[in-house]
Amino acid sequence: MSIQKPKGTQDLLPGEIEKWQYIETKARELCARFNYKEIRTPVFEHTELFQRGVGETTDIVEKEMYTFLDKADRSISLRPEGTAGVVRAYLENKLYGEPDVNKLYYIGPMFRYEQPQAGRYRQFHQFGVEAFGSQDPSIDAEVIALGYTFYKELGLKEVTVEINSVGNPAVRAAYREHIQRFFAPVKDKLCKDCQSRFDRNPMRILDCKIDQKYGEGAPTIVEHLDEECSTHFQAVQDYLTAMDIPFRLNPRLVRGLDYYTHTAFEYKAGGIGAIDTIGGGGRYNGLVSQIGGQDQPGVGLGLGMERILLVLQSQGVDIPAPKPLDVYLVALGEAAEKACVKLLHDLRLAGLKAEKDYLGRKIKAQMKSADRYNAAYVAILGDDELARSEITVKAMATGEQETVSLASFAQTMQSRNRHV
RNA sequence: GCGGUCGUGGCGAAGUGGUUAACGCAUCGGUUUGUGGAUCCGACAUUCGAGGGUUCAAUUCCCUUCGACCGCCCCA
Repeated sequence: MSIQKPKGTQDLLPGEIEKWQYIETKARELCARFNYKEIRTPVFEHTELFQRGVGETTDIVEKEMYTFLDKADRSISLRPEGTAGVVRAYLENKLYGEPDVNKLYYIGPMFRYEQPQAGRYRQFHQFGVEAFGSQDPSIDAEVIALGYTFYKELGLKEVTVEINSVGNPAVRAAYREHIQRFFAPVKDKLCKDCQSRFDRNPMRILDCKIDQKYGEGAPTIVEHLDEECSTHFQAVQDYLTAMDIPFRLNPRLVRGLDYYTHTAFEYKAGGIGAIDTIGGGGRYNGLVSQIGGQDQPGVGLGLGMERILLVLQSQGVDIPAPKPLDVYLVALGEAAEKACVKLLHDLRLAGLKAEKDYLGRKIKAQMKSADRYNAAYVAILGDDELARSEITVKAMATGEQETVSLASFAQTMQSRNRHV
């Protein structure tokens, strides 16, 4: 094998792709009920969009982006997440001019240059939603509820929702100082990453697994929320409680993207090796203006499709199997083979899932093939039948056979399969 | 970016410095001139991820490289 797929990418083959289609269909149905509309944006954007949208100090922008120059020397990046592009499209197409809150969803591939491991790929897929134009905490709660409902309806067990408030810019600036004051005495003992986080993004020290011991007793941001922030946060919790969405407060929850304000949340589940986060999101009131538009509040989430599949598999959740064949046509001899082309087409026009042999194989091999396809019926056409303008129909489950006239073949098969 | 394990036919998997690379599953053909899911018989890797080196000889030893899996950082 000379050419292989790029590292960290996957070919989704028949047998596996049905699961994807099932999940995607579920997502679309769910969004329809919650009244979110689909948006499709480019998989690549100007690099600057992500620098401004996702944040210069994030790992994503610092080291995980697929960035290249195009033929006109423009810096282009494959999208590492979904929100920035949707915000850009929202602004560029002036969707803020619409009278109602804009509720959008997307499903598609994202790209990050990382070392692959269980549940992590360089090309992966997210289902995400974004709601623009309202500060109301009921939308934060709705978005959290949407994700939770999605997991539940797919059959995931034991999904944990963790939420936190990361405040507004003023609160964060003040909190940042508290954190730095707290960690200053032990700064030299922190790990290398955290020492650089100390200046750039000290909140994330709390999230560090290595330095947990130094983080004990650290001030939490929740303690430092102002009136507006804590009212909002409390309202989100009240709404979740009212909707019976179980959640856990996690004061250390800090998302990897810089744009969040107020609500931040993650969904967690076991079964993917060392990784437990299967989705996350939050509110981003400053993001839209940061990307260059008029200020509009927003809230959204992103769920990892691969991770859903992995958790479903580890929890042994069944995904409905695709429909088997209705009819397999067996042809014996040249004349019959030719006649079968038309018969097969008629079956398909009649709405049936039908197949035949294309390899000129013997009857036994054709029967085996029909069995592999799990066909409900096999229709056998040989010289005898052809001469009489008839065809032999065999029900595979019972082995019973009957003779049907060619003229009414498609119709008969249609009614047979309707009764199954 | 760093660390660990690994890379043999469509799939799973044994193997050894040396004239023919086990076995199982799947597939194809036959046993049954026109009938599947059973049995039995037969066929199926000039080749052991790729490139280079050591050697009389390498799939087996060494180096490089690519990839997979797992972990760290971080996330979906």
